Amino acid sequence: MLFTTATGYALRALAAMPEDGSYCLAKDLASRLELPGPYLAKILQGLVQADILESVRGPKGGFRLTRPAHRITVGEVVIALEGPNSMEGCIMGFPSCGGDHPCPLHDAWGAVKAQVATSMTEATIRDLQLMDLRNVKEGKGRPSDGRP
Amino acid sequence: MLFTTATGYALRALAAMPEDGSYCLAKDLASRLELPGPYLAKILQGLVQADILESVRGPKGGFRLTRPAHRITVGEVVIALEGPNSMEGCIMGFPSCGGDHPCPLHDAWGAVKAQVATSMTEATIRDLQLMDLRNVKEGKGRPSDGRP
DNA sequence: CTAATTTAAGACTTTAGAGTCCGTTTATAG
DNA sequence: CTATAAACGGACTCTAAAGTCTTAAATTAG
Repeated sequence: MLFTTATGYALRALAAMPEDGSYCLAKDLASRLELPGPYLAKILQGLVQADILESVRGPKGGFRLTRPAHRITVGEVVIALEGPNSMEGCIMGFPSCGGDHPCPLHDAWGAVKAQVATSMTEATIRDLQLMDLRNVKEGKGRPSDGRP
Repeated sequence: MLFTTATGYALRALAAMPEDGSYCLAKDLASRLELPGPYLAKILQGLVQADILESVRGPKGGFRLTRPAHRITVGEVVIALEGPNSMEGCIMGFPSCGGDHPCPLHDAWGAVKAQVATSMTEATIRDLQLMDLRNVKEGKGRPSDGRP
């Protein structure tokens, strides 16, 4: 994967948040997505500090998006968790690689980075929710939890 | 970087190998490239097992390419050190992401992977040597070691 | 007020990659 | 044959990411 597992977990959790703005629990997200609970909780707390989620403690508490899902981009989440420079540098690690001394993969990699960066700023959590829904409806995603 | 540091070191070392087929020492490569010596030596030993380098022990020994530099691709080195699946999987880590349930970055990432994969199988160690030479000639690369 | 529930915060453990160290083996030079 | 120079192999340490655990703080229900 291009991103860290924490970022992947965060995106999956955001995609699984309820669409109606109600609060949901870290514990529930973790069990639905089959992710390590305490670790996911810590990641969600980081998203609170990044102003992507807001939280309330205690019974009836939980996490929810600070904004409508279509106003939170994937890129914003990546930057919040990995910093703004996560895709910098030569793909092969050549320190001398640059505009005037490109390595053989420099142009291909540069195009790739630009493409991914653009896609990240255009894709929103809403898009992830829609994908997630598709999977659930067709029975390929998470199992329903069996409660009537 | 997309690859591990070991792969980056390997590519830089291969690019710095002498072009005339003479043996060169892990120690010398490490000092020229300013890389950790014992670690580079271990990586080079891995390349011997992958039939990319051959070695002889003892005085006058060292490492050299098993083939002309233009017959060793960057992709071959990457596969030798990271396995054949290093670029598989969803960029965001969505386990359900696939051809019929693409995540919002799936197509962009797929194009990227294809592009990089193609470039990797086309670029050879020879190409890296040429880039390296350019840098040295124009004085941007490694410093000469100062010994008279 | 008390008990229960949930996030918050931070210390702790685990794991894998990065990097070091040491003893062994193989070859060369004298 | 001996000393030296190198690769070889494995065990070891270091570091950061991944993941766990414990305690505190906030909120709700009774």
